[in-house]
Amino acid sequence: MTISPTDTAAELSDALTRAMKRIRRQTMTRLEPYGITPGQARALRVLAFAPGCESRETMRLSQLADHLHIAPRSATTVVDALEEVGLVERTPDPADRRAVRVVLTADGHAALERISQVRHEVAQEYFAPISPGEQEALLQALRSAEAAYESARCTTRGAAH
Amino acid sequence: MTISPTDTAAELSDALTRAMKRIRRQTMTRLEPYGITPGQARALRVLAFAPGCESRETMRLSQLADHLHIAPRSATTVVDALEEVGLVERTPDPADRRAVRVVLTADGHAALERISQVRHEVAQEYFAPISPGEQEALLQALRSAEAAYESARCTTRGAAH
DNA sequence: TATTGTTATACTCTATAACTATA
DNA sequence: TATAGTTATAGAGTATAACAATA
Repeated sequence: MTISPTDTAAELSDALTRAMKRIRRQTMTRLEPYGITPGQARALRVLAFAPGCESRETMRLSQLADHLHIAPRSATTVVDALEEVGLVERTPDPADRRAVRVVLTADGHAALERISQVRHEVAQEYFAPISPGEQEALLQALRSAEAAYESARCTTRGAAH
Repeated sequence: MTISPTDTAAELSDALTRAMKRIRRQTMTRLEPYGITPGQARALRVLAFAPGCESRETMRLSQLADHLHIAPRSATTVVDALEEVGLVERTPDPADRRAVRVVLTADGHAALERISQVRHEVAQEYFAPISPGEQEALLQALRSAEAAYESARCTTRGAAH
């Protein structure tokens, strides 16, 4: 399944892809009993923990879309689903009557608890064969690649994520 | 965006996810001019390089589905698309008249060349900030996690990937 | 009766474009 | 005129169920 046995970088992206898929699938399976999809989980986490957000646990729909790297229209769909099961609420923005603020409900908080536990469990299990020191090193390495990618993206003005 | 600043494993899966998405998106963008989607690229690569395949570059549709971890019905869709642009062909299986063998065409080979080049380029660029030694270490670590996951999956007989 | 691949259908996640109501 | 979010619509990529031909 690999083109050249000596192409470490390409193999690395393969390995990354497989790891991600397996972790995602495990997470999905364990979140299913709670009726939470991975996309919804991501949105809840963004809502709770996104940086540079003045008021905690509330955010404009457009900001949510930005943080999730999806189109505003797609954010509408995500918020619709979350609102339907009562994990978030849409409230009017006092400062701008066109805008919608998305707010985490009490149920949303409870869901977030379960999500973070499942995330922790799955990751812990998957990366158990890697020593904590190695895990740290891995994380640092990925972050340096990320940082380089992001700065390149800013200078190039390429809009892709 | 992270629940606890000390949860290295969970942060690792986040970092992995972001890296994967960016690499996938870059690959998609660069493959687009050739009219090849990531899913098609994956299928072509499986067809060419899947292990334990007696005859090279040909495989049953059901085997392809297995290797891609998708349902047989979904493999039909993928093969339809590839056949439409002439990258693979459906041929009857001499041993079983119900079965269909999927064969790589000359154009399929050419596409594979471009795919491997793009994959190499994108991975090379993304992981450039990580030293070759670190890249090797990363790969080894991910492989050990993978191996553990796979052996656990076999003993548990859980069918998820 | 069991298996291979297909037809029919549907769901999730994403997108663009046009529209409404504000600004 | 520009912006925030929605309605309408579409396209990947995946799934299940029922069916045809063959084993």
